[in-house]
Amino acid sequence: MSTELLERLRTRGWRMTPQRRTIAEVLGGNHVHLTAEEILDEARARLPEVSLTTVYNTLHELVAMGEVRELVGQRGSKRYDPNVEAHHHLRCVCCGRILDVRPEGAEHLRLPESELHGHTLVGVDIVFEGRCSDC
Amino acid sequence: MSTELLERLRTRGWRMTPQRRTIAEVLGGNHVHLTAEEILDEARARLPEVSLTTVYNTLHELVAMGEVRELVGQRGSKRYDPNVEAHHHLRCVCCGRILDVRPEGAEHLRLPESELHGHTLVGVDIVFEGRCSDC
DNA sequence: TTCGATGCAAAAAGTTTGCAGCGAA
DNA sequence: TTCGCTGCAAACTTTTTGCATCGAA
Repeated sequence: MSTELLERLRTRGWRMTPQRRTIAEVLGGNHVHLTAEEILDEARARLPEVSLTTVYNTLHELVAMGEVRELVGQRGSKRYDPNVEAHHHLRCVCCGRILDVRPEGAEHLRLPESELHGHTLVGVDIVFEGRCSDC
Repeated sequence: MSTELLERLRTRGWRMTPQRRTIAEVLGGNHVHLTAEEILDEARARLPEVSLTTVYNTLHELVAMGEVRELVGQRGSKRYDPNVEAHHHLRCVCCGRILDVRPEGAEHLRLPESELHGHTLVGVDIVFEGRCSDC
């Protein structure tokens, strides 16, 4: 089991406010893929004085820190996934629904130095594309 | 080299119109990740009577057919990538820019039957997450 | 001839921005 | 005390929808 999101953020010296803590708690306690709007709802249930702006600000920071993944959701909206380690995704090319999956052979995957183009690697997300039984 | 996009579409019995053919040609002739707007521009340069609506309609169909990949772009916009030969992506978690990369070990990757959840596999997109030198 | 594709205009959805005030460190 | 976080409202970008018409098969 990985360390709690909130704990990792404290360790990193991330500036803490009631809003940011609440948002991190919502993310950390959820293994589903939430939209910004859903995160706002959840967060407000615990702390009414949270705004959508702050949710977006916070998400952008967490994504840039590599603590949260940004996924293409069903429609235009993005979904956010805190469970960064050891799981990947299966997405229906038709309806866009996303499931978590655990592929085999992922440990052999690597990106050669020559393919890095000056980037610092933060993680990997393997996205299987399929068609669900409803589509 | 894989078969041309347009050719594959004909084989599949995809209904052909001047607009759809042009859009497919733009996609097929481009190994970059285009936004809907960019596709519209390119298509209009060849055939003025193409609308954004048709670009979206067509893209949605091609994605649902598994012929084109849908990627999260820099901002809210999505980018479209003709599903050519095995290549994958490296995305900056900070600015969202996407590069094509060729990872090693991808051939060992598989999704066990038990993880399919009734889906029919269409493809895989391996998305490496990193931070580019500008960020 | 028929049913699906097309384009327009309008609306919706989702995200970003500017700015003044507030509060964590 | 300071610098960064916050929230509101407005702007903006991107995508979707309704509907009448058109044309590929």
